[in-house]
Amino acid sequence: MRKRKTHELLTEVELEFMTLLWDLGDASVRDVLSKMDEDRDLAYTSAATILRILEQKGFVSSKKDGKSLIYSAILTKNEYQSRLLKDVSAKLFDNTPAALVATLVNDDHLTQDALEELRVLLGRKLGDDSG
Amino acid sequence: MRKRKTHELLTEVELEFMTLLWDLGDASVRDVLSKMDEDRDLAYTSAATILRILEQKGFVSSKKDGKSLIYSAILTKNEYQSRLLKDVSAKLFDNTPAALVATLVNDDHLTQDALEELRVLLGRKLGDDSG
DNA sequence: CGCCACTTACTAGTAAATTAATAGATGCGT
DNA sequence: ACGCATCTATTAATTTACTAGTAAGTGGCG
Repeated sequence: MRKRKTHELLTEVELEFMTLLWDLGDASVRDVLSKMDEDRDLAYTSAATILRILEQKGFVSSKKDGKSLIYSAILTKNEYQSRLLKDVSAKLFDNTPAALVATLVNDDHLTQDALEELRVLLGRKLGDDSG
Repeated sequence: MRKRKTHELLTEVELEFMTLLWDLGDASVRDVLSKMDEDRDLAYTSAATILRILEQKGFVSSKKDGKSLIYSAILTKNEYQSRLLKDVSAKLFDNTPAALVATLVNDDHLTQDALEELRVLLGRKLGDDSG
């Protein structure tokens, strides 16, 4: 028996849709489809199904507007970013976020400017944090 | 038609096994099973299947030793950490790793000590990076 | 050599994810 | 009010992930 899925993380396609919703704010199925890349070519009913599933899982809510449903995200992008990083940190970095950042900065993914930006950010955090 | 999976990222169970392999170094099916939690209770043949799949996907290699196969990781933990962070950064942080770190430090997941540690890390990186 | 415990290879079954078709409901324009 | 375009809901098909059973192979030891 597989263990029951908890639906705390988004699947690939769910993330795709949430990203569009985060940008759009309130949006109908049609709105979301319109915002997709030309080459995505997803059937209307498929998009509708994904959004309904997102609602079942509690990630979005909907309200009726005329004939159609208007969806909006319940889970904010920032909440989900935190949630995912927490998961990544736990699964791959021994629950040590500092190790995660270390991997990032030791990779070539960060420009000099980005590093400076981070130092500023850290300085601010270390400065005003009273704890 | 779904787009073909590229197998660049590990699935849940694959990551579980790779984590054990990264710790163990070379290991047989039996070795990996032994290192699992008591309550995991996975059949021997299941473990063998997972390892064979990991080999098919190119994440590990194997060599015969007597009757059994000894597996070892081809993909290093650090390589995979980088790969995953790159993916997360692309999918959720607009390819801006600094934004990722910002989310991390603005969360309450980091202790004061961890923040200090990061500052040191950044300082070193900003200091000795000749580029 | 021959047994046999153990190993790998193959097959299969269940669940979740993704996509879309079909069917049923409904609002808007005339 | 009626028709029809459009929407939602249900169902289904396909793929991947995960788990494990069965079968077939092999090495070591008496």
